Amino acid sequence: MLTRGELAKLSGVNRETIRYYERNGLLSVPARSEGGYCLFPSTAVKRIHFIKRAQAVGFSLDEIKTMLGLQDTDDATCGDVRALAQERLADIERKIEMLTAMKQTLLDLMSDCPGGDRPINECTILESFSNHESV
Amino acid sequence: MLTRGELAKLSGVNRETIRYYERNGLLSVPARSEGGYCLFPSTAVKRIHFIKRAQAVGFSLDEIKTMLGLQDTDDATCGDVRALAQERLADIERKIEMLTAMKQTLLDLMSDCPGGDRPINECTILESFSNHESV
DNA sequence: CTTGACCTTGTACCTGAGTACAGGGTTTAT
DNA sequence: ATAAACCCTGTACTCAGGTACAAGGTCAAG
Repeated sequence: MLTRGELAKLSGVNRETIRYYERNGLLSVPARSEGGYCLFPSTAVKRIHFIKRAQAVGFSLDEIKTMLGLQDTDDATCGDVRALAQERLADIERKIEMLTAMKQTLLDLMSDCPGGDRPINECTILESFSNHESV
Repeated sequence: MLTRGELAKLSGVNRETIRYYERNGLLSVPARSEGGYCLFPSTAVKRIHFIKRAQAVGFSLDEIKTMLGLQDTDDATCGDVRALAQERLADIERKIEMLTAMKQTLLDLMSDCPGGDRPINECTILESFSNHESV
């Protein structure tokens, strides 16, 4: 069994982050020692690593909580998990599309403006934002 | 000239959002009517649209402020604008790369797991969140 | 000249994902 | 037996990007 500080050290997150995860139901309520210290099972380290890896591919803590819940649900299926992943994927693809469009816009703007020491009022990039509010 | 409410309506954002943009230097300090009402130039609508478009692809308000701020800099040259655009372009490309990596990770996970009605304890997606050492 | 719709300012609140203390209790080492 | 090092709870704060009032001022219509 691990204290909160030990768990924090072993899992590589802040002690307060662990409290935060507890508050938000991502870690189950820990056992207590005589003196009132939290005692986490050593498997909690794995659980936190799970959380961190899922975050790294774009899942929110809420979604991660759902996935952790699925793990404890006997009638949950791979399809349920797959559906969550599919949503994340669609989200990521949408973002990539938007960024690609913005990139093209910037490239177009840049190819129109030769740059160099031309004064700013001749800049075709700023012209395209064409906005003459002062100061 | 537009009041704050008119600007809000025309640009499709909340009146309070306009105040927020003002406070944070994304809109220049508005003129005032006799009675103390803000008077925005009608070009402010365009400016807000630009802010919203840039936000939509992941630019922060700080980044947007820098972009918009160029036009208020008297000694700036086209080269300066171009350099900034180049930075934003690099930013966008980095973001696209990160998202593409996330996407690939998700695709890999999903192709390993057939989904369907397989029980959750056989799910290779969850397994992979639980088992890898890094990320 | 009053009503209602609009405007002003300041301040407080919201989400997400944490982080930072304060003020107190416990455990361990010397 | 006492100090250091840890732990507890509760609350408040961070950042971004807003949103929501309240208390009061202004403007136009009837």
